[in-house]
Amino acid sequence: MGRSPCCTKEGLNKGAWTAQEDEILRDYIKVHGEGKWRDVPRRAGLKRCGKSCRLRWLNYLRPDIKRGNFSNDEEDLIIRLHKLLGNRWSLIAGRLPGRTDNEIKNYWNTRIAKKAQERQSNQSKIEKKFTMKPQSSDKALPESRDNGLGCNNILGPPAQQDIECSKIACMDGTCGDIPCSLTSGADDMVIDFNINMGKISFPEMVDFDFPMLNDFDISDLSNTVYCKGKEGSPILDQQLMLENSRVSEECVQADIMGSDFRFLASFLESSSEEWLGDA
DNA sequence: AAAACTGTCAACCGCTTGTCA
DNA sequence: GTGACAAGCGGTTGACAGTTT
Repeated sequence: MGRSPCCTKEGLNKGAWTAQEDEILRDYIKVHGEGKWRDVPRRAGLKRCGKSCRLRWLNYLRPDIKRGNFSNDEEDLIIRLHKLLGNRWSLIAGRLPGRTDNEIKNYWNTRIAKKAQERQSNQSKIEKKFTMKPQSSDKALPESRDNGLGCNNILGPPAQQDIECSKIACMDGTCGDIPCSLTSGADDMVIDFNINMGKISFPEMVDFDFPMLNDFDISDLSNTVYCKGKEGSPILDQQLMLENSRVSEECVQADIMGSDFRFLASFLESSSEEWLGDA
């Protein structure tokens, strides 16, 4: 026997809500509060499905809904959160006060996804231009660059001196290879890799297998990035990554560099045109 | 002026998850 | 442990407005 439908659809209104229906629902929730959505239509006298009432309230009638265009900051945040979380719109919406998951999803599908697609095709062109293998020290790499992602632009982790990987900080110019590993508690997998913070060769980074790293479900708190030689010392957990994932122009926070691979890949991608321009 | 096309967004649908008896 | 139910979620649809032909 299948599940009973959330409501009988016979005799119910569908489609756009009228101003009168909005008023009835708003008044009802003002008095009775949110919840028990199945009972709402009957008790409020609405010819709507409970599910529809819930959606109308959450996406449109709630008093704290922010209206109007997305600001550049909001768009930037959406892009970065989407890199981190994927299509988990409700999680993303939770980081944008006043915005609903539906609104963000629509905004992504109609605006940002297109931009991302354009950038993706640009990236393909760039990758064709370089054929270097990752982390091959004996090969003649195209000239490494020391700007952009280099020392002067990378900020160290603030007030995290107790974390071994604070050496990633290279404000003072003492940069070097940062050996790290990504472990997945769920799958018992380990991926080792190096990030050379001193001289980042763009072709090296382009060929680095970021998609492989991104196969990890980073929403799983058991996935953590560790520094080699310091077993059990996470650079950042997922929650901290979210809290610290910010970028200002060309300044990248070094603590992110060790953990947010999608962000890093994206940053490299966005810097690629500059690199090519100099070539 | 009208038809065709395109973009946007509210709403719907089906599935999953959480809770409780 | 199991089933029923409510709530939540993300993908998709369709109406409508604006633009192009």
